[in-house]
Amino acid sequence: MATAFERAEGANGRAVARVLLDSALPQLDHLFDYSVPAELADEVRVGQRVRVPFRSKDRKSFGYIIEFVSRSDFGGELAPIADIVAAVPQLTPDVWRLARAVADRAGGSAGDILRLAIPARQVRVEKKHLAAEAEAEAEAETEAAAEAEAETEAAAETEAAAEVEAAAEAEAAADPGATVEADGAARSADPREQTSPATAAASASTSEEAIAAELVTGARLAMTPSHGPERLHTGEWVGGWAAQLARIAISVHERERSVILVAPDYRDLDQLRDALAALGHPAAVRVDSRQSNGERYASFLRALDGVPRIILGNRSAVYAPAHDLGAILLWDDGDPVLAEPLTPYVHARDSALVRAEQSGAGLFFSAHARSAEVQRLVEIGYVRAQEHPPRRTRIVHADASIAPEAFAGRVPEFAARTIREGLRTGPVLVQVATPGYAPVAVCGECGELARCQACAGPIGFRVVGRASCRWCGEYATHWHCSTCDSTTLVERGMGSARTVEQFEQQFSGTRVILSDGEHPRERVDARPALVVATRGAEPLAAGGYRAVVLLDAERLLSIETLRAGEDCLRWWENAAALAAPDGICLMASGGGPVVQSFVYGRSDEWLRQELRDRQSLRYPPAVRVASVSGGPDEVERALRHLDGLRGVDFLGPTSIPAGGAARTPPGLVRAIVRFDYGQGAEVASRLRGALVADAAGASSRTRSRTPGRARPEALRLRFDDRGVFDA
DNA sequence: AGCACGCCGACT
DNA sequence: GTCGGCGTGCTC
Repeated sequence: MATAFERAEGANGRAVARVLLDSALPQLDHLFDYSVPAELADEVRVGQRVRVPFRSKDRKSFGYIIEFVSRSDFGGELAPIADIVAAVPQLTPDVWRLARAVADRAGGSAGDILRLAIPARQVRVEKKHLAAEAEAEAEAETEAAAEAEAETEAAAETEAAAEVEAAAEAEAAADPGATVEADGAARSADPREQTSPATAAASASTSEEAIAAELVTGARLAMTPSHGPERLHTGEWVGGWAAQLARIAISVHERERSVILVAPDYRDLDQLRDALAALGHPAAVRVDSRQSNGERYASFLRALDGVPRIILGNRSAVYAPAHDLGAILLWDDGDPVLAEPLTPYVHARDSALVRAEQSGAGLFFSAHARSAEVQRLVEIGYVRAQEHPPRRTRIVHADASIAPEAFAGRVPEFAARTIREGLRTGPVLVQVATPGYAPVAVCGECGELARCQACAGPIGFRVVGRASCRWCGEYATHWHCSTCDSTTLVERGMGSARTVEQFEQQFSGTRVILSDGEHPRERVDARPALVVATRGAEPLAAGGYRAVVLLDAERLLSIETLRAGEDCLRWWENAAALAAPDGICLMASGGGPVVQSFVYGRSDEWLRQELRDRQSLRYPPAVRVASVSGGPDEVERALRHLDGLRGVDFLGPTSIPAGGAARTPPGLVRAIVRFDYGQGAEVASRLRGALVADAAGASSRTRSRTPGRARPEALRLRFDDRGVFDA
């Protein structure tokens, strides 16, 4: 097997290297030409990290070699590459092409994407990896030689093997940490090891093999996995979705193709890891934010080997240097954690779409609740949705307002009966809206959510008995309801900690387990217990929950975001999926179209209607959006760049309130640009042009006013931010 | 970001 | 004539 260095393209006599510099400056986001000095001519490779002179002769900047050309279009004299930082070419042509396209689409710099794609180099880790690679190669050669000369002296073989072993031992003695690392890398570097007998035996069901077969031809599919957990042959329990994705991933991998498997958080990743391991795939490469930098770089180097791999990770795994990518599998793409919080804020779903398109790899969206974005892709025929609905937990609805019953404690009596019934044989899950004790205020007369008079934020009871705004802190001393004019505030719903206390009274003698964002619990056993969890933090129960009770529906739905309905469906479906096959899911309150669609399993119809509504209102994802913010002059200049474009309109500019969590300085404005998908490239490139012009013209203006500090009125772009319409 | 270049007003 | 202010634009 050739090393990454050997596979990467060299200069081959071409005198000019084109380099992408590390820089946050938008005006530097293009390739710069450098000459290749004679002493480096044999060493340089496409994708290598290099140091080059920049700005002045003795100032150096870092960058990546993107390509070699025979001559430059640059008018001036080329400076020579100063050093090669690492011989290993870290940037593969695939990943470069992806970073460029993704950045262009989002009005950002390719360098910003590369920061997500390539972990910081660690020399120690790299040395270990290269040593292991060399050792594996030597071993392979030894074996090959031994096979070829099987007829001749048998003793020679033994001797050669002993030599290799002795060398390995000497090395391990020199660096104790190397043994584990080298062993792991060497094993997984050998493709024959990847298809272990266990893999074949426990391999995919025929439908999953059929999915894999389609994916490697570039199919794009959206599927809803069956509800319920699945027992692995190791005895461990994982969500059925995780077992299914693992089988598909393995089946793609058996076709000698790489797979990228992306999940929102580490709890999901752990389930996928367990499922892969149980199916004979412990060697999957994992990249996630919980790893140390060394671990991330080690994983990165393994992905870089010229061998098909299963790469498992969170959102940045979509940028992994996969060899011969066969499919990208995305779990629960509606989870907001898949949206990258760093500029240019690209959602993993979008990067995956671009990557699949560029590479011809398959794309697989799996989720218990489909996102509006995937729904759109299905409706335009870009993604094919599964036809047959899978097995779903039995769901019943007990709306307290339809059949009012006395609240004995935290839950209506009907729900309490369901809980007691379930507790006789196993664990019961209760999903609540918020952690801690924080209840929210509603009007005592009409039940409408109370809003702050100052900023329209929700009113809570952070200080016991004193209602104040959750956003601005203003006390609600002179509050009156905007709907019915009443002045009485009452608490509605309550957090998980408070619920636990109440349950301990209401169901005395029962084990009560709390799992919330701060103290998440991954798993609970099959013994009876009342598990109280905030949405998204529900533990997996061995064998599944006897009952899943969903509280606080009206409170979750009263979250005023564009995607409240979608989010609720996702939270509820994911919780319902944790029930045992013969368990039950109880929607304990609430009403209206979202609750109805969930209870009757018609969320696809609701989603279709939702998307139609957004189409007529020009809301995402029916159209794309970009927010343009900065000083009033800067924003106005930027919007002028969009003059004359069809299918583009904008809201605002409106002033951004100063202060807040982001400590926004006063005087800034924001406009929201809406545009059809077909105009995306043009809008992005024009707004990017405005950004470059602003940054270029700015340096002088800045210096004269506030030297050194970042210019607050600088133009800022953010594409496809679903939060822009939320309060 | 920093640094060079250049165009216009004040100087030996 | 020439020095140097700072606004403008480039950085291979």
